[in-house]
Amino acid sequence: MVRKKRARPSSYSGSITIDDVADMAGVSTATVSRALSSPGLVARDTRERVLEAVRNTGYIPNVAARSLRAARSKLALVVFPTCITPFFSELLIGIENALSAEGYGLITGSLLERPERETQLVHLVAAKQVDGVILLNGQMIRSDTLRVDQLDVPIVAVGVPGKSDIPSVLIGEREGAAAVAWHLLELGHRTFGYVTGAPGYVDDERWGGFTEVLTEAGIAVSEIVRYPGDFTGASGIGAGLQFIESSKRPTAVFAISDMMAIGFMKTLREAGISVPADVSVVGFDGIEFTAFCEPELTTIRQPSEVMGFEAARLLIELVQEKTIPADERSKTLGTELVIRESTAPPSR
Amino acid sequence: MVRKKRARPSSYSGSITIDDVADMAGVSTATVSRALSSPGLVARDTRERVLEAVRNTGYIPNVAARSLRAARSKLALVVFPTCITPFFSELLIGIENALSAEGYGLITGSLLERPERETQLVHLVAAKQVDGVILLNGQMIRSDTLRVDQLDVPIVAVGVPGKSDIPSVLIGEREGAAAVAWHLLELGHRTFGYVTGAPGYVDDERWGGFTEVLTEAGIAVSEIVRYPGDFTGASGIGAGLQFIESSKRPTAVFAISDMMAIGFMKTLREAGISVPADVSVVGFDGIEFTAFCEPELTTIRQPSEVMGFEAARLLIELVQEKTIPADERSKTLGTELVIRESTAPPSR
DNA sequence: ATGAAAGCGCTAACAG
DNA sequence: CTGTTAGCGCTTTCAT
Repeated sequence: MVRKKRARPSSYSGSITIDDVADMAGVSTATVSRALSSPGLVARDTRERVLEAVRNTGYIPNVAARSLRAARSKLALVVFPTCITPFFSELLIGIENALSAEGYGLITGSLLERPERETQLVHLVAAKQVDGVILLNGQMIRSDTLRVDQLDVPIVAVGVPGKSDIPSVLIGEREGAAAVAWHLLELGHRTFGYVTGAPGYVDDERWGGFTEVLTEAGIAVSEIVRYPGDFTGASGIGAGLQFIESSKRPTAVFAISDMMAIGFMKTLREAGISVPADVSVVGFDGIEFTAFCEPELTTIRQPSEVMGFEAARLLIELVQEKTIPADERSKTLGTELVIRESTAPPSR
Repeated sequence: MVRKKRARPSSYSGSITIDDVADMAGVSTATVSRALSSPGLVARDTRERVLEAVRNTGYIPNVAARSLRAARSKLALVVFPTCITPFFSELLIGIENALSAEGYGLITGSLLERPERETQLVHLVAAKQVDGVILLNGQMIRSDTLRVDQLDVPIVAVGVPGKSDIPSVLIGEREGAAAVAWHLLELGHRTFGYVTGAPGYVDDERWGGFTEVLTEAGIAVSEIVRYPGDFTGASGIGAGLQFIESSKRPTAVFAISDMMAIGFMKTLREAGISVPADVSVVGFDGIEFTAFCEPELTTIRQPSEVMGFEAARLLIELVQEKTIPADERSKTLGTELVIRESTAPPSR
């Protein structure tokens, strides 16, 4: 089959290749390629002729060919946890902002409680379909034979503290949780509850920061009532139920996610227990809805969009120059205690 | 440079190609390719030998090469609206479920209020980087020279009713809004408010279904108080402010998104106006928060995850066999009126 | 049922 | 500064 020599600007349909542009501009394909990728290497007027031809033909480089040849796809994979809360949507916005500014695309993947998804996602990486990975979930993804952190692709984790040496964007988890403890202590609380997250590093850190301050204030850790949770609103409701059924009721409860705090408050409200009059509640994350619920939730705000943005920036640096000084391979951002209506001095 | 002839299973690092597998299995690359893509064309034992070699080498096909050759990427683009509400996260889950089940990956893109993003996204399509597009935003994306709906790539729109002939997954917008009207009428309401969405088809349809029923019930459309909104919680607060400041206060208000309804209720609550005692409020979408706010919101639930799933299924069919009977190119799903605490008979 | 060979569209040496 | 050339890794006729 003979390829047409002149492109038809009227249609975008794929058949316009670099050859067409080269023909029209009267240069070689190499020059076209250079004019597009490394403008500095091409003479001014040649470049303009090429650009003109690009415009006339409606040429758009074929990404597959470029990826194959250049061995990079300009695509990043973002792995979500099973449960996608609004917090992650906000992260995503920051990520996309940074990525798209540098011409990178964004493949998303979540595990969706289907184990084979893990393998699929790792294969995406192994197949060189993506240049880098942003991990939003604590549970490291792995599959039978492949582990994502063993692939030679840059990885950035977000909000997963711990001893891992993966470049990360973190927040001051301990400091945030400590601020909650101080705030509650200042209000005069002496008995505390804590709604846990699904087991993992975040929970450890927040628990650590929370208890450390309380311990210093003379509160016995064993006296803190722990309600099991998994970050979801539903688990917050469960925690609320436990609170109600138990005779041991702390006057202040710290739920380490906003959704849990909101579910918790809802259960208490229905049981006729007033927040903050009877019990103070604090969340963690700072999602939009905390300003809309009743009462408005006191919480620790994470700079979610910034976190996403920084993570993507870090990844791009990693992709481009594989050598980042060890001390710059992680960033820790601060959090902010947002005091609203759900906390008050204890009534007794 | 000489390519290594034997692959090293101990590393995933890219260099294992189809040649390595062919060598190890003692067959040609063509056979390996067939054994993997069209198993039927290869003799049983040959195939097994190939599979064995694949396992031993840890071979993973290079997607770029495959895309280039096969002229398809097994990637779909999902375009989000500027404002990502939890409703869209739910859609995304359904989409990813359907896509990943068929081995398709998922590129996401949103406009992010930056006009040049439009061009970027359209280029993604034009560059053949994706096999299909799912449009979650009403505002058709277009750029100076390219329009996404003119590219020869299958497109599916979700929740964008109207005369467009783009294959779509829709919900019964009119019926849903009509159900709201019936519900309110049945409760005895005779004065109504309506919080609009950003201008577009959804608003037209919902307004149409809502007013049609009210008109039949003898309510003059001109008597319905319209509060401008844009789907966000913030705009719901604005609507609430307008409600409060006006002397003309309907006893029932229909906000066409849950976030607006929630913001609206919050404003009233702060002004000491009780929902539903003083005014009934109904939302639309059925996001998770509606069950957590105070009072729990009466709303129209859209089957978001199913919508996403169906949209992706439709897209896959479109991608695979480009001929779908016209009457199967769109699906309309039903909605459900969820009656909760925010609606009650008017007090007067 | 299998192999040989020809590219898909692009980039990067290497010359000139 | 620009052109020639040689593939990137895979699929797919066309033979056998």
